[in-house]
Amino acid sequence: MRTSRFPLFTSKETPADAEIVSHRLMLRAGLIEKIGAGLYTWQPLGLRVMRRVEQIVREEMDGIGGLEVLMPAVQPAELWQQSGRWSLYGPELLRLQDRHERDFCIGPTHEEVITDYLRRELRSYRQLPLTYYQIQTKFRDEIRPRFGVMRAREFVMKDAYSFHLDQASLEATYRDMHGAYSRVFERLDLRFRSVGADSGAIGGSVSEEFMVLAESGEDEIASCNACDYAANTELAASRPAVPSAAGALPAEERATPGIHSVAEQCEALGLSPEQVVKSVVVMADGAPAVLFVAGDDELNLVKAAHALEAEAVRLAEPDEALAATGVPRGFIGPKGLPDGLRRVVDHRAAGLANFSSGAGRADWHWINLNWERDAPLPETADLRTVNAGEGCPRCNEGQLEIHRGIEVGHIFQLGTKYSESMDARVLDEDGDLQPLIMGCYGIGVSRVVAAAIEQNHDDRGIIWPAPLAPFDVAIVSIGADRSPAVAEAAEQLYNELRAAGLDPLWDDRDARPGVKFADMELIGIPHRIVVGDRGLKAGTLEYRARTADEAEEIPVDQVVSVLRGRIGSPSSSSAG
RNA sequence: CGGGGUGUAGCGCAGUCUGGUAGCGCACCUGCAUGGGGUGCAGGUGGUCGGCGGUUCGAAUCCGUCCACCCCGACCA
Repeated sequence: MRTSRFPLFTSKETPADAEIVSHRLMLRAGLIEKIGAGLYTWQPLGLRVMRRVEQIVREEMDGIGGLEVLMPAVQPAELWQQSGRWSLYGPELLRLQDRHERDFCIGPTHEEVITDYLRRELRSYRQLPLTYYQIQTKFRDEIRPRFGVMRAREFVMKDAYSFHLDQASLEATYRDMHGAYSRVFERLDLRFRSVGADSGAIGGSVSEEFMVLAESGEDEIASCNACDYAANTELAASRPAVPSAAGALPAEERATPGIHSVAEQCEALGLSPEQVVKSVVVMADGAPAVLFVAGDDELNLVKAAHALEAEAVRLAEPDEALAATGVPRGFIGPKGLPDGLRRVVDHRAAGLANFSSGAGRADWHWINLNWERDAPLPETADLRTVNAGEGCPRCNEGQLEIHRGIEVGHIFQLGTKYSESMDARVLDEDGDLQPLIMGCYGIGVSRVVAAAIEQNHDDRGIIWPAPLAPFDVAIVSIGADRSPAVAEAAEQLYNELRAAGLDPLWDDRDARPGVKFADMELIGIPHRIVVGDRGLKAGTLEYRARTADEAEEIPVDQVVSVLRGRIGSPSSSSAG
């Protein structure tokens, strides 16, 4: 391709509302163009990159026997009503009506459609197992789209679904899928980890996320520095703390007018936060519950949802908390709560002795409380978010490290959630009707492009890992309009590179050299050949890798073979 | 949804407080020079000042309303 026929639409200006580097660079390099909140046009340059991601994903899906399909973006409400998600899915689900006032949604995911497909078409258990996948545009009406295509409303996703007669078959495909995902991200040259994850709104039990490691990531992952334990901090556990062995002291009630926060409580009573049990009122599927965690711990709402066996848990509003407990916020504690109010205590908070907490009436706190002696110990559960440096829950040797990551893939063992609610069943070999056992597996294709930039850039722009690059090599001709020798040499190189099976971008614009260099670096082409009079006189062309500090002179007749070697070799493709 | 902020040329912004009919940089076009790291000089093109309504002799500016976009929202439990 020649830049004279492939406008780059790059920009020197840094867009005002782009907060993270991938967003800025995608706009500046002319990969995407915003047309509304969370809505982007993929320009030709950006689409080339996304297509390369898609191709690798497609090859790996095909490689484990996946069958590509394409399902409709617009889905009838009826299917979602059958699965129960029409009412469970919140405002993220974009709903609309057609001219007949029938309800539809724009698919944020396709479990319902694929399950409907299989229940219609599947004839016999002998056809199982089956895996289908598609690469398609999804829509989720995010509360706050941000970070460009990283959290867009409309985005491209590869979603796959597998169907099985038994759990063992599901687990085999799940392992295959884990392998395929690992190969995808390895081939993309990304640093990533797979981590244990919460299943969230999709449902099911076992799930793992694939996280591209990046400081700008919206997720936190905890991983062990000694073994291979890794999990999203939404559900990561740590080695239990040793319960306090301190002898019980006499409980005392202290006046604490106007004291609300743990910090204020500690200062007023001369305590440190780990001597405090804080009491959090939450609403679990609309029903109040009180949760107790140590003063220096953070309540983890995902864990709370598991402990309370609720679909959704949120913090109670002040009026809800007051209505549920009869106690003003800040003074709630294990004593003085209404009977029948659900309560759960975190393991660590349950192990505290002589702790302080709200007195259950305004302006008073207790100190030296002990479970059982002063208040019955509620059911215990893991409710806290782990911190860096805590012991690994698996190996008893390592310590947890906390990293940030960008979720680019998520695989789930769904089980029968959709097949049972949607009545997708098949006769087994004994003639018994069995619900299909399902798995589902997603890759955020458009997000991968942004994640790759987060990991591979410098102050000049993008540095594409070779497998993602929109072009393999940039040819920069200098002064071609004044030097027939340059024009001829550039044209010849361009043709030879194409004949060699490479995809070159020839910057044949009549522009200053600096402009061309800056653009080629901004858009991140991994290799660059400069064709100029200076080198031609010496019979050489200048070669420079995007990651290299220095250029090197290569004899004209060796350039093609040198490039073929470097573009093909792993060492030249691992950028940054 | 709550709080805050911003809408002025393709992009980034000033002008708004104190009303008088719109400006700067980049980009773009033309000419000349330059020609291996975003070049220089000169001359140009381009704006319903987010929409609607109001106040006023006069509104980008004041008032009302609507819209769009951006940022922040448990850890007072």
